[in-house]
Amino acid sequence: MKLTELKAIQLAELFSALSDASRVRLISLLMEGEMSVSTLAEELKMTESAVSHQLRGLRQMHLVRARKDGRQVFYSLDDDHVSKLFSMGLDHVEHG
Amino acid sequence: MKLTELKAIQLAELFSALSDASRVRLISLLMEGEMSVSTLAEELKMTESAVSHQLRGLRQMHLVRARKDGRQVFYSLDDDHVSKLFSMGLDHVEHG
DNA sequence: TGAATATATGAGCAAGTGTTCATATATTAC
DNA sequence: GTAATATATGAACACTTGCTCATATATTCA
Repeated sequence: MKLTELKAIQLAELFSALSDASRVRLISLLMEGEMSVSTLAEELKMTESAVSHQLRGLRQMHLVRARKDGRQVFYSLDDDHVSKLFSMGLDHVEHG
Repeated sequence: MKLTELKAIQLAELFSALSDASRVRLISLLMEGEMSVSTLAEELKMTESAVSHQLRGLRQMHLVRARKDGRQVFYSLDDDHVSKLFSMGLDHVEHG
């Protein structure tokens, strides 16, 4: 296996993206399609600020993508690996 | 998708297991086979205490299993979902 | 232009995490 | 029995994280 320290860190960072319930629900919503910050905030019952902060992190990891339309910003998943990880994790939680 | 809050939390907890570089390297080692705490500590250049603390968490999540032999305790993966998640994550990191 | 709306950002803080260090427990050897 | 070894555990502490609140930026509309 011989995992370098760098890759261990990168792996940990990737899994950190899904290591918080708010982000898990956020990504779960984005799996249905792109969504604006305010819609996400409403669905998740979080403030728009909190959602925006989380999206920033996910954006920096290139896990979500932003599309600006007028004064709204629509986010979508920028990576199908993440939805695959998500689905596999969900499978484990449900029938593990 | 309709993710309940409970499942979001459980998913987040699962991914949290891999959200730290030490644990990632620990699990990576255990993918090669069972290993004692002291061997793990030596390989990872961590104290045995730190390794033991981490293993405790993984044990509580049923991700690793302990087998006692004399005064040594050998740990192994207790869940193939985790190695699958690991491999998928590594794939993303390497050719994402 | 100025007001209203949508999102982003920075500071601050409470809660959580991963480590170290000291100590406890369990097993083996003498 | 005592000493030595392997692991586990609890407390303490530095560091990180995710939030709120205030403020900034960008866009639309009057």
